[in-house]
Amino acid sequence: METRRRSTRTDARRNEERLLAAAHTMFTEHGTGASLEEIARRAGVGIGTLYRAFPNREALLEALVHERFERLAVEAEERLTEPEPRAAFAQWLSSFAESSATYRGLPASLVATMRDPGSPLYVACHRMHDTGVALFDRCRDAGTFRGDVQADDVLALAAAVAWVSKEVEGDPEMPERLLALVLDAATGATTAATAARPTSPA
Amino acid sequence: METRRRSTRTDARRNEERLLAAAHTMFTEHGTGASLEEIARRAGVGIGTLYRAFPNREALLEALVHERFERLAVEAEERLTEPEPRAAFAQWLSSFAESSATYRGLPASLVATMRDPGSPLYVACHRMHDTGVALFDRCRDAGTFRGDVQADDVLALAAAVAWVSKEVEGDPEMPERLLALVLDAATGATTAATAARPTSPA
DNA sequence: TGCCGAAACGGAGGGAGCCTCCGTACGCTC
DNA sequence: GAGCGTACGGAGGCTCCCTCCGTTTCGGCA
Repeated sequence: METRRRSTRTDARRNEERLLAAAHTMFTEHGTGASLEEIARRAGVGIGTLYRAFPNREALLEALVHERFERLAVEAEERLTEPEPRAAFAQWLSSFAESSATYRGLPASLVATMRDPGSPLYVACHRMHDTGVALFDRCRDAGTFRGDVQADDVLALAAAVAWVSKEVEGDPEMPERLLALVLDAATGATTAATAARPTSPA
Repeated sequence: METRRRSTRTDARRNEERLLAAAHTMFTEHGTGASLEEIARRAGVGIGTLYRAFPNREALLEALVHERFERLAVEAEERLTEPEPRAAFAQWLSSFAESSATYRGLPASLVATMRDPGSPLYVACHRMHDTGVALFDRCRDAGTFRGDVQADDVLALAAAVAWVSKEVEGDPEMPERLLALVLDAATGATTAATAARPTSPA
């Protein structure tokens, strides 16, 4: 195992870290459309430096979320062996929605990524997608889900939930509630939540 | 009834129409973020003219969709007397989602509008929202819907469906399918569609 | 330690978009 | 057909995107 080609200069590495930190802050505050010049400014770095490290906005975003989506794929694979298919899928879907809502604007990027093989996140996203679908199919095979619901539709709804939650803001429980609704729709039966408020008390 | 103050010059009116037409085309092609300068160019009008007629992008958008959302409120009110509460709500929700998806980017504007009393669409949106909720409550009172589902959650999901459909594009039936799923979730029971593909044939 | 080449830096600058301001043109009314 | 006032249009100031290239700095080697 040679450690040759370790040519990355220390200042370069330091700047990259600063850029990532600044980008995370800015994306969190202003969404994925935040000003890249402002990010460079906050990182105490010239704009040219930002563009050498990350050739475009997408690359920067990718550097920030790549690992997270890799983990999501791994999580899905692990959950494939859990005893309760529905719970396994439900929990994974919740992770998926949460990750998708990391930044305002991220759900849209993810949708675009799925259709663009040139995107740096393309592979990770598809791996995650495929394992998510496997998790879903397991539920359907077990008879937990309706037979007429498509996995992609449920994933699309989860992404949509991530979007609307981020867009509305100010209701931290909204994602859970909406996701529960989506899952109930896929199941074709109401779950625990239903008992809470009966249709009419009298 | 005096027709005084009809001072609007004919060239002004003509330009306004051209601007609206150009804006509709551009918003349709590029979403609500389309270049206003390009819109002025296509309308054969100076940028200053655009800004006098519509002080900002939101005003332009509002001029294009206002009537549509007014009609949505009226539609909801009319449907309040229909015999089948669920069908009435379902059909209205479908109209709502369709209108929300007029342009890419519109769902986000609508969500923002609901929170901004200064927005020109604020009143129309809230009227539409309130009548939509009334339509929903009628279903719940009739026992057609689960008691624990909030009207706002269902409306949020419909907006989310409009968003994801517009974002994904290339699947014209997606909105219907997702909306049907959302409605099933609210109902707490599967509908007609369920029979199509049984869980497992053997 | 000091030298030197490669690697990295940073910002000027061109292009596009947003929006304002104001000198000019033109439609309307009399 | 003259004059008033409405409406026009685009220059210009600002921000942002992204590229290009002269300058600086790191770090391996003597």
